[in-house]
Amino acid sequence: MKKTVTAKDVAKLAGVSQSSVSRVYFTGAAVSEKTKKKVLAAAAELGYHPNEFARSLITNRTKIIGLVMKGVQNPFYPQVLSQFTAEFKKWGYSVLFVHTNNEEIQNEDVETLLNYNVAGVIITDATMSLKVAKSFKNNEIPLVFFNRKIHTNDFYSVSCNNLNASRRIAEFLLAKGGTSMVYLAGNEQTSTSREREEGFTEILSDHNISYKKYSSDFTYEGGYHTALEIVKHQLPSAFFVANDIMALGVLDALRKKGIRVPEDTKVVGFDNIEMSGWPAYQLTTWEQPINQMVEKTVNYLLKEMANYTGMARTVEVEGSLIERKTT
Amino acid sequence: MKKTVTAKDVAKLAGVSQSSVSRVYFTGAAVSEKTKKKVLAAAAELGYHPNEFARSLITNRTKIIGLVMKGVQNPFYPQVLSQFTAEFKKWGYSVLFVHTNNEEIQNEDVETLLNYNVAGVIITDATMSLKVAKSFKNNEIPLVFFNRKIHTNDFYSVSCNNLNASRRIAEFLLAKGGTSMVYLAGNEQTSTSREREEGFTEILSDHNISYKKYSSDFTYEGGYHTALEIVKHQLPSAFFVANDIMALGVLDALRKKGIRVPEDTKVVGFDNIEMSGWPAYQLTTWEQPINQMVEKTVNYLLKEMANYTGMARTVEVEGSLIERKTT
DNA sequence: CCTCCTTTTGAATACGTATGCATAATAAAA
DNA sequence: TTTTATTATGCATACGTATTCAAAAGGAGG
Repeated sequence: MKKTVTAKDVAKLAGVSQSSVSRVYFTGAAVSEKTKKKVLAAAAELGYHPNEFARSLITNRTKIIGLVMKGVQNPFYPQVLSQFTAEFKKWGYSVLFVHTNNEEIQNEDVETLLNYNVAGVIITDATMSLKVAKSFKNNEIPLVFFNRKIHTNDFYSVSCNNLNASRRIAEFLLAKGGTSMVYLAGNEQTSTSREREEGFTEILSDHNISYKKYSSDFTYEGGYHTALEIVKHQLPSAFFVANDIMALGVLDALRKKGIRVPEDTKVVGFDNIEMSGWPAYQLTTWEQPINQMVEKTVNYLLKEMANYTGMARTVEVEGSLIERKTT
Repeated sequence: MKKTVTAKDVAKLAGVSQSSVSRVYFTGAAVSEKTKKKVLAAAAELGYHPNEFARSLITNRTKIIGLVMKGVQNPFYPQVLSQFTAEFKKWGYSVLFVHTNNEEIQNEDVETLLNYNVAGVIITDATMSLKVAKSFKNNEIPLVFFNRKIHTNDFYSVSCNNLNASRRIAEFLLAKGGTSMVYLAGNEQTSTSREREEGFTEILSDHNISYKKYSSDFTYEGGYHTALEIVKHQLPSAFFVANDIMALGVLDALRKKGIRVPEDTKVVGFDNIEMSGWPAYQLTTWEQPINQMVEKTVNYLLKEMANYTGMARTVEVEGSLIERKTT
């Protein structure tokens, strides 16, 4: 019943060999204009499509990028997803989307990526055990940690310069005055959250500013409820919140409590997601230059996919402070 | 340099035939416990993973679902994406993510889906020419339009009962009183927007309520700016906005103009995205039961992938009104 | 027309796996 | 033990394509 049209069928109809059909679809192969025309006509008539699986089998390489993502609720990541997809499309690569609920990618998903022999892997919003990461290295599959780092230096990672950014945020808040500050962490296991804390506290302790840390989970709900808890005890002169979506929760909590921003306290987020610019929030935040981050990631992967070296590096892009109405 | 470990390698190390190795990884095949153990041990030692491409080549079926999506900015869709991914994972299927910028899926992307011989396709937030849709039918690839319909009845589509929902919204707003209403359309080309308009106006005209339609594009920005335009001329007693993300824009525009909601006018959205429940908005809206919609889609696809019939149907789920503070 | 060089083509093979078939091993029955 | 039924295994082949190699076709120059 299933009538899969193969190159052989096209060859027969076009009166050429299967090899010639193959050459028509393989960019860079030598075919005369005449046979090309014949083949394409026959292919169109039969509705032929070269089978990517057979191709990959013989070339031993695929055109699939595995993209691992967790926090689809944070608008930052869908944006990352669509940019990667668009960028890779230009190079003929498709994206296999892997969604993980846990912070660490599951074995099941790792199996999938290896079974599909993906050409490259991007881990955005999750982590990966060292053992698993090495299994990709063994298979010479290039791997990038996007917006996360891993404990060793053996892997390529691309992220914002969180340390520098959080230092500048601290300095910015100091200049606005105030004596007590709060850092609202995301998931404390993540490098992202820890680095942002580190830069922030470094500057504060230089200036003897009282500072307290609270922990949450990078979600709106988390930001909202933690902020309610915080203001029960004290109202700091400013909040630095580990990402925007939490910061929006903080703003809503403050509003609910009748606390005015920026008069009574100030709030700074991180990411510059679209919503932080909405009139209802007008959040001061740090812009992560997604374009640059995506570009660096794609360039590295393309290079490694063409010629695997396993080169490791920690790439950081700078970004900039977006000053709005919450400071 | 690339050392791809094959079933043959494992067979040699384990002292069995390649067939036996294959049978270990093929669920349902008969292998003795003894050889299974030997094979798994050898596989672990060598780091073997069955090549999904070779598998697909011989079985003539893949475990890949093509998911086509456009509006990644609307939080409704990332949620849909992650639910589909999670659900299909349970059945061993992976998701190939296809992002399109245009309302209609591009030929390039169609080629990709056909080249990968995907087991099934879901079109969420985009459309597809009849010709292209038929080419999937020719290849016996089941296809679902999710939250969109197509002009003919030859395809399976799953969506919310927009007609009924918008009728009930109209009735709800009528009951709240008011004499003039506005429908703020999304992209007017979409069945979604048109149906929501149809049900809404049907009830209004039954009650001789003055009504005006404005058009936008399903985005926050669109909702914001269109609302500013609207209130320049008149302030309707209520807005029915074709989706939540636009409705949030409308609310922010009204707030900017100092128009109180629900006192001066009322606003109803559609989707019940997470943000519509946030304190800053508290938007009354229609909940689309994503769970049900995903479930119906997955069930249909699984059935068709096991045994293709090409059955067409238009499935609609009901959903319910979520009453919050904007009405 | 012939020679020499370049380009195009076809035949054959390989990629890594699943599967029909025949055979070997095991278990059950007698 | 022998016979029969059942299960497990290996051999060989096929899936649809890219690619090597040799042969054919085409072009340039005389």
